Amino acid sequence: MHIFVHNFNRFNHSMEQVRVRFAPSPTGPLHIGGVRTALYNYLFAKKNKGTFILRIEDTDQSRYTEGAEEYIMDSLRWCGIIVDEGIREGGKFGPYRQSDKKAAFREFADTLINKGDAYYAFDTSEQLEALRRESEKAGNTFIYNFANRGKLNNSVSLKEADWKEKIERGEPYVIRYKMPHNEEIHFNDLIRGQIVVNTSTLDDKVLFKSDGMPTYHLAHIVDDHYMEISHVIRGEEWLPSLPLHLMIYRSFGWEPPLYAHLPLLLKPDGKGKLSKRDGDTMGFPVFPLFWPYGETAKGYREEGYYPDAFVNMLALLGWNPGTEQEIFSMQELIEAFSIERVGKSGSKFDPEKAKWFNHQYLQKKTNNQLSMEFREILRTHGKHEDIVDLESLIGMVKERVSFVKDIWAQTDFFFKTPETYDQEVIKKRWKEDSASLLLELKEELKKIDDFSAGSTEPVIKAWIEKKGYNTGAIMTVFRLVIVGASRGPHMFDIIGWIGKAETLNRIDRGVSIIGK
RNA sequence: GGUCCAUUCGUCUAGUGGUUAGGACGUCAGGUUUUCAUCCUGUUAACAGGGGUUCGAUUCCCCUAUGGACUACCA
Repeated sequence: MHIFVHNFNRFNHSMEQVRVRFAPSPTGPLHIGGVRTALYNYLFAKKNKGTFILRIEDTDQSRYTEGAEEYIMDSLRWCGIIVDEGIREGGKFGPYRQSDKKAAFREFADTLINKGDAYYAFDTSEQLEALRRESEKAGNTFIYNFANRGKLNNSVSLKEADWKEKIERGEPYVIRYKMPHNEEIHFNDLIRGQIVVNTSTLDDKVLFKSDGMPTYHLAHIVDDHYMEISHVIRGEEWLPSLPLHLMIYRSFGWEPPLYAHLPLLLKPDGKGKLSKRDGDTMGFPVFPLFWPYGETAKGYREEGYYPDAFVNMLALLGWNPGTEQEIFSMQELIEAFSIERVGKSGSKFDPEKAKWFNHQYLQKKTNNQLSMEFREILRTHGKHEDIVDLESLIGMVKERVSFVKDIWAQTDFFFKTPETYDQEVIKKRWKEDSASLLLELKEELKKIDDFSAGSTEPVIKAWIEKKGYNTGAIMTVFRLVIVGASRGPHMFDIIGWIGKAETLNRIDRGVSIIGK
């Protein structure tokens, strides 16, 4: 048996320029697992003063989705992940879209054939499908490799004249990698360490499809090599095919990059990896941005998440700095990031914690910033307020909310006189003398011209004390007629904001409706 | 079925051959707020199981279990 030890400690790698790529396939919106992969690549690149490349892997024409490329680029931009080389940015290693150089890939497939490391195969998908089913029925696993290739319809089993004639006739074929028999491949993953696989368990993967396009396995290797990628950081779903990739590198005689396979993001119910199909079924978005095509899906941006909060949350999902710091700016993430501190096991994520992150970031915004954002929401309710007024309002409720859109639910009563009054509160707190007390309070308020809290509060408190009234009894019913319920910020702040006329009006209205 | 990977509180995780196994989110309780929310304080809860190795294993090794990925002319 041959033992192939992939030389994973290339001496000069640390000296080389770090170049990493995020290479999604434009089959739809990018889900948060993909965003996280992009983020880790970006953090790793910037930490090492390297280059972050965006490459579009669109070798499957049947799954190509209009708008997906734009969506991917827009998502990264929203997240603050800056692409150094890519379709929009250009670069010396283009084209950055694989379909733009499909002819070139064919030459590499031919190179492998000429070396004897690949061969033509004429079996149809249907034939192979049938063979697989048959084997399964017999309790075996059908593998297209050394065990079977001699019996199948390909340039290994056929006479040269025969398979050449097939090709000349124009019979469709694929090009398969000729996986050797019984070799141990030793390789290293930056996150998982040493792994050993025997080539006999691997199959002769298709490298080049009958439609003239390479498969992922061929295309990404050629591109990674010519783009001088130093580190491949990708999802764990690729780990099983890494031995194949290393074998292809060996066949070409190229030095492979270093690999790090990231643990997967799991569905919150613990059943399988998160997928694009999970769109709206999880109770939280799985996409960064709204996806407007076909089956639409909501995004974190539209849900009101701040990109830096979203990125912070995602960064900590599967990686940690080893300290107790949890809030990181992008710059801090870059400085703190290291591949070694990426975890090994998949993680489900907690929507509650995501909300908490946004809460933290929202608290750091100024009242002015929040006012501008909230003003947009107010417009949808037909309200047009002055920014200055909104700033003081925001100041009252800011720390109660995690999202700007939640501010309305906290402040609706500032903008409209209550139409209903909480029955529970009436039952519990509305006493025989409540109406008369409120009317008395109204008379006291009438005397005050400056309605700011600093002005009204001491006067009213003094009045309550002088009269010997119960503060709680008065303030609760006062709140009831002003707010309509038992909630909200300080009463004196509220009436200061809505003003004297509205305050007096609400007392009258409340007393007349609740009665007695 | 086969191959590979993984397994610390409900969740994200720290950590070590000898620790009261730490933090965060959540939960619950108390305090503050005369309300609600926030906030503060406290509480809760974990090394999957079984064998080794060892004076001693959560930590190292093996097995089992469980979970996951892959097993397409998709990436």
